Amino acid sequence: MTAKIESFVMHCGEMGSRWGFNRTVGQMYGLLIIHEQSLSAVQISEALNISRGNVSMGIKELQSWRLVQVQHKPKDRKEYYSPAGSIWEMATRVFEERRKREVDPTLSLLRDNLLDAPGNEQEQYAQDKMHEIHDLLETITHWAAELQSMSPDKLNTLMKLGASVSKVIDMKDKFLKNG
Amino acid sequence: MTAKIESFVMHCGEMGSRWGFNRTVGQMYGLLIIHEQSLSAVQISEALNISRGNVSMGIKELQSWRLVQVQHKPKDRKEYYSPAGSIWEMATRVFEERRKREVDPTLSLLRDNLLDAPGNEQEQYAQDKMHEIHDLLETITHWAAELQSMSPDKLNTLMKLGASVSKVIDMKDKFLKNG
DNA sequence: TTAAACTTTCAGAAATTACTGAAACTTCAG
DNA sequence: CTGAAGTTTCAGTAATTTCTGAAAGTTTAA
Repeated sequence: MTAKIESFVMHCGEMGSRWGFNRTVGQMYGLLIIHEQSLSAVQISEALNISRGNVSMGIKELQSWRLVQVQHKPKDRKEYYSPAGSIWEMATRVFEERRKREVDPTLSLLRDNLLDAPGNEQEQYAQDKMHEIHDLLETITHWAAELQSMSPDKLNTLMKLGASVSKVIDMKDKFLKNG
Repeated sequence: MTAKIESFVMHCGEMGSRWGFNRTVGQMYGLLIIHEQSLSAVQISEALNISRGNVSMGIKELQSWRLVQVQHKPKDRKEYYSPAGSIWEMATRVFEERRKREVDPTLSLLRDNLLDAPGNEQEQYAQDKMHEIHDLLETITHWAAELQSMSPDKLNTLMKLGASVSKVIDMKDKFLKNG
């Protein structure tokens, strides 16, 4: 590993826990991304100086995020790993998985709590707040899904046109009035 | 604390680490959000059964996220805490702080690495990937900023009109052609 | 000044999370 | 079958993170 590549891989490790996994899982994913060829478990464990067992667990974790692919080479019984999908797909998958882990459980709890009537004033206030949070999370979730369904090209084009979302919406208003 | 309120507070605790802080900080914030009156440090420590010192550290953490406010009551030397801003502001602050912690350091590392020329083919491939990631993160960052600058009302109205982002963009195209 | 009422800090303990390495398991060619 | 070449599991250990509580620090009223 050259210094530049190593700095990237190590950075992925440090950021790992902030992105939702742990250090070695972050390193593993970083390594798979910047390495052109797919890698075997032993190669990964040697490159990162971690145990074979840890690699196995890490791969499992990355698979649960739908971020790695397994490949087989002819005449070779080993499994080779590479990132699943494009960079854009990787981003949408991380988003989606994080939504599942960070938002969905909360939405479900809020829905449950909103079902039965508040018992007193304190609970009324609490429910009002929960309602606000619930509605906001739903809105954000929907918007995220919309953006994810667009190609990065479309997003980029739009950005480069200098069209902020607000401007587009204003245009829409204009269009609806004029047309 | 009624059962309903407690379930919310405990949930915030469980989710805390997924949202970027730890259990007690999550509980503290949950408590402040659903509690109408602002609370003193001692009240928080009693409500959550945690030490006074831990409350102090937790408040500091929440302040670093710009999520709590300090108040003073007349004839009372204690500090009283309450959530800073509306639910929408709370969401944008969490987003923004997470961006600072989760994305900005990576963007900066990528920029640094992209400055000098690749030394060999392997590094060329790595740099191409880094470039892709860099551009994507920038696009996402910009979009997030755009959405954050909108009021939740505006977002909601748009959602309820059934206008998906794609549709809006199509409208924009139409508008540009027709008008 | 003083001291009461409060807040912050931080060393060490407790709790949690991650990692290792050896054993168990799986697969497949011969 | 057998055993070689691989993968997975998991108990125990290591590392990290969080929490406590006592001591130090701050503020203010008198």
